[in-house]
Amino acid sequence: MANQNVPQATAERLPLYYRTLQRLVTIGKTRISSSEFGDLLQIDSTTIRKDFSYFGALGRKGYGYDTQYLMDFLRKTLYQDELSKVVLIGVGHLGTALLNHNFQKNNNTKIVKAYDVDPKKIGTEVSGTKIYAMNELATDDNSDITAAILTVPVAHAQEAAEMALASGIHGFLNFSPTVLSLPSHAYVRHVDMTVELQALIYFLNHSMEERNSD
Amino acid sequence: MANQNVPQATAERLPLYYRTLQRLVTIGKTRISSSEFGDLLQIDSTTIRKDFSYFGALGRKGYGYDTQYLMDFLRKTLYQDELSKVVLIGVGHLGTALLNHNFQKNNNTKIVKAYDVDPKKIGTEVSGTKIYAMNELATDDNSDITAAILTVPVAHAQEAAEMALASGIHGFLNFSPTVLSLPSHAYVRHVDMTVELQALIYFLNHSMEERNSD
DNA sequence: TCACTTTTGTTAAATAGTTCACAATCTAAT
DNA sequence: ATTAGATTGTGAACTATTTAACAAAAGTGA
Ligand SMILES: NC(=O)c1ccc[n+]([C@@H]2O[C@H](COP(=O)([O-])OP(=O)(O)OC[C@H]3O[C@@H](n4cnc5c(N)ncnc54)[C@H](O)[C@@H]3O)[C@@H](O)[C@H]2O)c1
Ligand SMILES: NC(=O)c1ccc[n+]([C@@H]2O[C@H](COP(=O)([O-])OP(=O)(O)OC[C@H]3O[C@@H](n4cnc5c(N)ncnc54)[C@H](O)[C@@H]3O)[C@@H](O)[C@H]2O)c1
Repeated sequence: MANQNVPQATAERLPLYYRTLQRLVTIGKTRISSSEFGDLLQIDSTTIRKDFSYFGALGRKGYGYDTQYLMDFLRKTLYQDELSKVVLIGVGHLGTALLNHNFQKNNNTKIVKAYDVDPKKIGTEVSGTKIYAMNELATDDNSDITAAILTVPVAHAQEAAEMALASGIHGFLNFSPTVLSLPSHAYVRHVDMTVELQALIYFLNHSMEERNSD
Repeated sequence: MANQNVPQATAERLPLYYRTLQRLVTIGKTRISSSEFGDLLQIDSTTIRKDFSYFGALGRKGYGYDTQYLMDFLRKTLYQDELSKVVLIGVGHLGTALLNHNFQKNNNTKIVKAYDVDPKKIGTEVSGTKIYAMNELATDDNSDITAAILTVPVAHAQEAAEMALASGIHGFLNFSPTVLSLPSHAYVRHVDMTVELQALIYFLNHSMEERNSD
């Protein structure tokens, strides 16, 4: 259906477009130009027009984009029409925060169950999500699960990912500070907060030095 | 000191290199070649050599890189010699997880205080970090603080960032799902988990479709 | 209806990032 | 010492992404 030649950089901006359009529709804004949208998102308006152009002509010349139409289009493109089921592995500090955070609000995604090794946690619920024993993962059939959120200690991330993969899960959102080594049919996105913090510190110190020396 | 022409993409890989070298040094590995390092990080070895080359000749031909030397070099380059003080704003689910997570472990960064508006939280401590009232932020002098971690509800992220900026903080790690609009002397990095999750779902569904149609 | 303003969609140019290919040079082993 | 092998550092080629420029089309208001 959708064009297969959508650049990676474009695809990664679609969720941001979608979320912003949801907000615009909610506040009753029915149309927006690429330049106003760009100002809002701090993205060049040409980039926005180019991004949309990969999917055909979504706007109208002299008018701009219909927010509702564009939002509906992106909802389908991002598969937000169907509910995506995900599991969470490792119900510690971060995992608990994610379970409490309801991704379902304006995001058709549900954490349907969680896994942990801690006997004190197994069998309990966090915010309505049941916690199962990690060794059940080995025998569970999770082929209806889109992705696993990995919030286990770094030393166990690789083994946890392998178990999830064996149970039929191919997508991973990895919060552990390690590179996962998985076969090519798995797809991993890595949210690495330590890297983000260090990169922030690097750029801050560098821009300061530049300002001082100029 | 360091080359000002380091590409953004290179700079963003440095923390990953640094962390991996810490691990290698810990396990007693004294040398590594760019190709072995690349296999470990799933990065092309040429990219790694190019990255290092922006800082001069850090390796030895026919030998590779000395892990200790390279780690020390990156520690200085990433300003990890000095302790970076940060504050956290919004001690909710995610903020509490971040406070409990000790970034100091192998990361010379400390969350020195937190701010919140909830009277029940103000005055208490989480994992040794004191929580102050948000209105104190207005009068505090935070010019010795490198960055603020923003974990407030999305509706308050912009105002919280502006208050932090007024108190002397120029760096932001924003976890709220909104684009912050700040003057150009501020620097923001955005960790957007909703976007990550939707992007993951998009890429998973797309690679499946491609496999089915080929 | 007409004039003129707005704004898209797109081609082309510019910039950024990655990978190739290989000479230079160091290591290691005998 | 010599040599075979390893591995860096780097121009050049390639690929990806962003930005500029503008014709074409549609909107707006007299
Ligand atoms: N907490 C944060 O704010 C934060 C920030 C950045 C990165 N991280 C990373 O996220 C991961 C989780 O951090 P955390 O602070 O929540 O840790 P945590 O120790 O609080 O929680 C880890 C949880 O995983 C469970 N666990 C341990 N081994 C397991 C296994 N083999 N299989 C399944 N579950 C297992 C534990 O029982 C525990 O509930 C870590 O890799 C950490 O580096 C966390
Ligand atoms: N929890 C998660 O796992 C998660 C995941 C993705 C994104 N986020 C984002 O992170 C942010 C925080 O999420 P959360 O789940 O921790 O929310 P939360 O509601 O648990 O916590 C928010 C905290 O901020 C405080 N607060 C409210 N207004 C404030 C203000 N003006 N100034 C200072 N503090 C204020 C509240 O008292 C509360 O302690 C949200 O923007 C959320 O969208 C959270």
